[in-house]
Amino acid sequence: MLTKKKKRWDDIPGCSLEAALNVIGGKWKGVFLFHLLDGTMRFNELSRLAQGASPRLIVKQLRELEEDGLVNRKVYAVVPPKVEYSLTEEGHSLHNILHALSEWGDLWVDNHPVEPVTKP
Amino acid sequence: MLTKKKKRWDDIPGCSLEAALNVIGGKWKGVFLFHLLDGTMRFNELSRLAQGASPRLIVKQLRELEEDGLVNRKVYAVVPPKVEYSLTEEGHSLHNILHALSEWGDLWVDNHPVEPVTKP
DNA sequence: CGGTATCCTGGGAGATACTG
DNA sequence: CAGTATCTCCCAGGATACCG
Repeated sequence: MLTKKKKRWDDIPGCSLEAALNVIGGKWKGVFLFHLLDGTMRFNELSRLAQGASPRLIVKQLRELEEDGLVNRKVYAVVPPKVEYSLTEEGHSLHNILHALSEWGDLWVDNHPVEPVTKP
Repeated sequence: MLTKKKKRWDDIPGCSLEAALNVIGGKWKGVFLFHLLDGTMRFNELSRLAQGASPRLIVKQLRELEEDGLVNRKVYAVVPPKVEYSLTEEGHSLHNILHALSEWGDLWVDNHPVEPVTKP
């Protein structure tokens, strides 16, 4: 039997905001969740969203989202293999937050242009 | 003269959501921002929020928030020293998001009780 | 009081190769 | 197609000590 790993936010007792950020704050989790709002996606589609990320990381992020109850993983017993990812109801409950974050980030990026690295 | 560091989200072009998460996603940033919504706080007060964190980290998080335009740092030329942190307007624009995250996290934590580590 | 200055470590993430 | 399996590197974050 499996020995359950401690949750990643165990050491932040009582802080629900930190818990939320830990759940959605992984490198690509926000992106995945956001795009999954529009419907199910396959592994390769998600990979394309995470340009340059190795499969290892993509799998890890998806597995954590699954463990945390935000994402469903449905495996079809066909060949070639087919796996579909979709949001659980809990995942969909992030809809407003994800859109708010996206809009806020949009404004923020506009107001904070990336300055070209100044020559010494 | 200073050579500007590349922004931490330089390698995630076009993704405003990731930008947002990078800005508010530091270890204690969410907590600091959330509590600063209620008014200015001094360094020591913020330290107390981040139980167990070393000053080095607290300073770093605050400096990054400052750099990112979310937090003001006001130094009073008195003795003993007094420094007050407060939110900029941009920081306050996170009000709804921070509260939404906090509430969502609250629910999530309720639905995902930390299971005691199962004995092998 | 509000920080610096050092030193150090864990694990998050990258790169590459292989497989059912 | 949808992943494992290794190996490695880097740096966010921790620990401790000291300072104006």
